[in-house]
Amino acid sequence: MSEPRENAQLVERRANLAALVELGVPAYPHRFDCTDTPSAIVAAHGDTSGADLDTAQIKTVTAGRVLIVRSFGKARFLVISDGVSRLQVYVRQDTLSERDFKIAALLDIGDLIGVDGRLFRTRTNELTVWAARIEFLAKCFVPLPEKWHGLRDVETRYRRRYVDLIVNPASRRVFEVRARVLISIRAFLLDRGYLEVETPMMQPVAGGALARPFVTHHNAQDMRLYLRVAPELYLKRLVVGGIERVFEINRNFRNEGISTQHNPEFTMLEFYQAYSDYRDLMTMTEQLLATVAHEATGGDEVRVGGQTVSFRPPYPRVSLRQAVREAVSAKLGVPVREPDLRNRETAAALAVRVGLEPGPDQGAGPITMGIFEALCERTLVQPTFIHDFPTEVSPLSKQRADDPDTVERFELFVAGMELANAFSELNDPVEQRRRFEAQLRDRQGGDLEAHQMDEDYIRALEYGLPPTAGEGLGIDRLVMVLTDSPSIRDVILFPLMRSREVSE
RNA sequence: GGGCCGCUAGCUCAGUGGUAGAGCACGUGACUUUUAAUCACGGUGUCGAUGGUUCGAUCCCAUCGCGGCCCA
Repeated sequence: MSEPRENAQLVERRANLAALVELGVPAYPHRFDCTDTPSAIVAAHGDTSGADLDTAQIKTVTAGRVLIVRSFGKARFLVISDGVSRLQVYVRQDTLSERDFKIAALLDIGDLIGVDGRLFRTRTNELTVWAARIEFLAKCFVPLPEKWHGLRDVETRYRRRYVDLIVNPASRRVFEVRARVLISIRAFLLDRGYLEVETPMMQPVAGGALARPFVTHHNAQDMRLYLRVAPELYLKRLVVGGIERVFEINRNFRNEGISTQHNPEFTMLEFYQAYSDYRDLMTMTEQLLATVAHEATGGDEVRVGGQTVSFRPPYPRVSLRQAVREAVSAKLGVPVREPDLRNRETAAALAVRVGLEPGPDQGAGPITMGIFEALCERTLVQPTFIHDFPTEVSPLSKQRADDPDTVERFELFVAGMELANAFSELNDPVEQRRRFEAQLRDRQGGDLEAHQMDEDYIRALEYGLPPTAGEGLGIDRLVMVLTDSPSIRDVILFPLMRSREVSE
């Protein structure tokens, strides 16, 4: 036990357990045979009338955590929960053994109990188990948060998620939606002939995304390893290997700042489809999100931050430079031409005019991206595809046949957040080497997020990668949208928190 | 990294330069169909930490810690 701070309630609860042991009740019994969970009982008999219950004489053996006690001296009502549903238990001195009534009298809120009894409805029509037997199952020594306000303090909710889950049903629901999202995505992809795989989380070269990696070390091999920032390069190796539809749902790690949209470890879906391009993936993404939203929440629309977001296809498709031109024009009141965004000097001048400070080494592509992030992102509430990105910021994407400065890439924005990133994969090993070398120059210039050289990946491309489209979709952010959660920490069970000294 | 805000009882929160309050929870008593049960009585605390100012600091100041929001 973690030595909770001494207080009157802790002392009281210890004494209550001691009193149970005094009665011969095991403090930590090993098992309890249930016939039904509270959820199953509520699901089966939530609508059964009291008269029908009395006629049927339904017996049940169930268990759960005591959340509420209302005592009347010689009788008491307990509310127990299995984490999902709450069920009332009625305890009467004259219908219980002396031992069991004493157990009931010694219970504290938070204790775990087993109940054997029959179902009935009280005068106030509450579905209730009339207890014929009570078993003590485990002690809760720490007082639970208030029954009315619950646990509000976000820090405690994240640090002690178990308490959050006990007292805040809304928190449980978020993680149920999250689980349904994953089930739905898997079903969607499996139905389309995809194979689910797992690729290395520890990589000698951290590639597949422009991001700073965590560094670790393998002792026996005396080898520097990185926690992956993306599975991308491994998944494309698998497409080379003939797995023409492949996906992975797993964690990525990025050694960057924490915010309401960023946790150092986060869950991504990545999928690759041979013989397809990024336009195919836009259509597929629309279908995927409409399906997932429906299966996870029951509808096509969700409320997010007071606004309604509709996942019904089709979603608008706007080119990146078009979006930036419109935003800059609107802000400055002057027309902006596409060539202005392709030229480093004119792009930098526009960036300065909208209040940004482009770095001396930044090219037109990164500057355009900077303007997009500053002016456009948060305005994209309804699902919107932003497509055709500058080649400079997309080292793994295939150029447009008619425009080598632009790659076939899109990002999907919903509720002001980037939810997905996809492109036609660059499969020319000579061009890929050139892109990596350009990234290396950025790296030498101090850009710690620039891509590293990956010789084996280039070799894989030399064996021949079919024309392929690939996409990454942020699961945490999708769940944020579907559950109207303002912070990524609300949808991650145990988000990263700074460690805290000693007891709290 | 910068700005602003928060940290007071187990929980949710008030509050004051003179060692602290409410509701819930908890304790004692009453109560055999209540449901934020009710009624009576009781008041639990390193006021995030450390320094400083002061006769006196939970309050004012500084530094630190943890968290939140916004910005980069």
